[in-house]
Amino acid sequence: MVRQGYRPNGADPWPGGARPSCTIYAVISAALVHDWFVANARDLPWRRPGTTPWGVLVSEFMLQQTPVARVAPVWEQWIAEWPRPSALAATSRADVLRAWGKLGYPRRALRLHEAAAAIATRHGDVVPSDVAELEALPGVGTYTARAVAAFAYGRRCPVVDTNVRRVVARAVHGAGDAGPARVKADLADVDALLPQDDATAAVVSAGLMELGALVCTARSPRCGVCPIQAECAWLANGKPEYQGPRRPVQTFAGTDRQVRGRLLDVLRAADAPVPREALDAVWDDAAQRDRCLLALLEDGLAEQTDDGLFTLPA
DNA sequence: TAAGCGTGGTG
DNA sequence: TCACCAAGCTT
Repeated sequence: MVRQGYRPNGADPWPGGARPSCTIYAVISAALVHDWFVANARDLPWRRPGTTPWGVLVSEFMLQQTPVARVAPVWEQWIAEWPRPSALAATSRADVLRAWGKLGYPRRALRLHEAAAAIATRHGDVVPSDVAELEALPGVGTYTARAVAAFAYGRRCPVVDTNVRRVVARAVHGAGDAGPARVKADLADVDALLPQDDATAAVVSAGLMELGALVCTARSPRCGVCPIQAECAWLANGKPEYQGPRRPVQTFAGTDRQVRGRLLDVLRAADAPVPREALDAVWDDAAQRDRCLLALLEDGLAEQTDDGLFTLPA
């Protein structure tokens, strides 16, 4: 049941004249998403019964821009070794960075380490359930705070990640994909979809993400198996292609990110501080290499010993 | 607000 | 093959 001309919240989803030609908007049924999720949810480690809020928080940190398949084994190790925030907080940054391994964006590991310390000292070793308190933790932003409130504590709150933005852009707004993030409007869009009951709303939040991850995917959506295909405004509009601005794809080869990754790889693998020559070997451009090493030191991802060797931070 | 931050799988 | 993509956050 697709309604023409309906706009949730009265908000213009395409500010700045990027409006596509479609005119159909839709209301989608939370109950369909809920039931689909109950029947089709993946059996992910952090969804198992007995997972603590700390386990959920750790999973959310690791999942920030890193695929599920690479996170799963590392998450298992972390939870076995550090079952509480205080346990992680008592660990050296070097060990934390080694355990993070090659998940990428290692600054996340340092922020999780800092967040663990804050939870241990300021929250009695219990992950907060309040969104504002969660957002006050290092490395916890709009998405992660709400994900923890919903998935760890069963709260009714909108959880908006890249999957949900895509699902809403298509099913509700009839567009091919989501434009640039509009945090408040995105949260309001999803809030309008959620049922009132906390526990049910939390399942719907998980369901919207799962739908985006498994069915309403970026490249080739599987509309034929979608539980809300009959309500989808994008389908009703004839699946128009996305018209708005694309975020440019991040290059990697030759960038500082690649150099930092190589330098850090050396430090992670070494069981003792290494001389500068060991780092020089991984990149030819000396100026870029030095700039990146300095940046790693400033970011707290590396340290220099008194005798001039380099190592992961204590 | 836009750019920077790792890594590896894939269509 | 190689762009594109993957449960974002910070400055």
